[in-house]
Amino acid sequence: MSKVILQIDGNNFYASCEQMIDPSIKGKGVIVLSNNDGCIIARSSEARKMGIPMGQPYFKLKDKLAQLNINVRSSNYELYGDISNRLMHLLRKNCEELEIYSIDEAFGSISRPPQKSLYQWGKDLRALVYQNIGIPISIGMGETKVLSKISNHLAKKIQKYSGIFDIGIIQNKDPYLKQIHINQVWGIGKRMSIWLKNRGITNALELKNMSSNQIKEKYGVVGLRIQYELKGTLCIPIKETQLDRKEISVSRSFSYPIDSLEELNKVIIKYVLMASNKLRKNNLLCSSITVFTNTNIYSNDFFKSEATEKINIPTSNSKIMIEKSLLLTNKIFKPYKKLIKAGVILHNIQSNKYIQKPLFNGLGIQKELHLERLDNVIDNINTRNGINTIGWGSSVIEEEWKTSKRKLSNIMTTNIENIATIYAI
DNA sequence: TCTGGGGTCCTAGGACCC
DNA sequence: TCTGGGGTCCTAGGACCC
Repeated sequence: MSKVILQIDGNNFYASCEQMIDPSIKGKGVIVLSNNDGCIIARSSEARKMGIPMGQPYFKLKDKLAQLNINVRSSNYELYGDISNRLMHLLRKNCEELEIYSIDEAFGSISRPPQKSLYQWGKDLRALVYQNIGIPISIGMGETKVLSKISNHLAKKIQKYSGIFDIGIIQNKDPYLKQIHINQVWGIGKRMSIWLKNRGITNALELKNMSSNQIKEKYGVVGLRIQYELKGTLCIPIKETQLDRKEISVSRSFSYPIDSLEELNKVIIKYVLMASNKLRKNNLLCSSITVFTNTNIYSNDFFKSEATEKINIPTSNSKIMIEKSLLLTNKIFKPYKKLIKAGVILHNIQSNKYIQKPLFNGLGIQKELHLERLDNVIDNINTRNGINTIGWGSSVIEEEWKTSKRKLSNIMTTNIENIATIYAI
């Protein structure tokens, strides 16, 4: 028995979720937009076949989409998150190991009986998921994560494999590796693929066979690991237990540019509240906070700025974090810059369970308890009545500020208000 | 007019120490 | 022309991922 690495993902996940809850768009062109309805982040296979590209700004394709009768949806992360949980739960029951890698993707492992293909096993799993969750998945299998990714790619690309491919059972993998373009290899991004192409490396096979020294010199262990994995040596293990999160961030693009410190402060307070709420929900504390902002990245005078402040006593308290973040906005703000995005990142995350409280933190125990209770009260009210019911000072955001989501679908799986009504006649 | 958001890992270089 | 050699820890920034 040998261990096979699995790579499983939901096909066109966001678009499939939308089709699943709305049968009227099944088998039709569907695209999903990023926050702010900015650009296209998912397409149904029908939309792809009609030539709709990924990652393109929505405004450029609006007319074409209408012409082709393609259904447009704003991203509905609450829905996708819920479907994802159900999917992962089912996968976990059917694999020996499982690592949840992203909202729509997991790595897993399973033992292979000598010389035996796992095609039928994959086929059964695929059917089970479709029956229970209503989402089509693809399954790639191989000796390593990089190879299983390639398998998954082939499973999608070549019709006759019908969503399942196992490169691990194939002795001479070279003809398959040759089909994989260099920037389709997992771990090879924009920069590395340019560097490789300049050296005549254009596909996975050529990368596998190139000089290891050359890779190591330029990209160190990171590059070397990818090459070893292509050769079939496992270097990137399955991580079953979710390691503790290292950072939490909240950032958004605005629906129109801002250029005053006052406005920047407003949004930052808003984002700090969202981030500190995430901390409290997960019983976490942070001890360092970064605030950043930038102008339009596509403009000629692109400007970005960021600053970080330490927090001496690890905290999840809104008031303390807001005070720190306002020091930071003062540092990063520059007049006459048309800012279109800002965000906060919390670092040095730790659990609040084993926190050693210093004897003298300058607050006093009564004051500290008071702040904690205040956060609890605000969290409770907002959970019950919607995220923006109560906020801090100037954090209440005017309507036109909000990122726009004009084409949002219902959340019938998590929100009772959205459950479909069935009338008996 | 309008181009996402949230993460991880690695490394180079500075600060500090003996 | 010369300026010690190493080790550790921290941080900013780059590159990548979905």
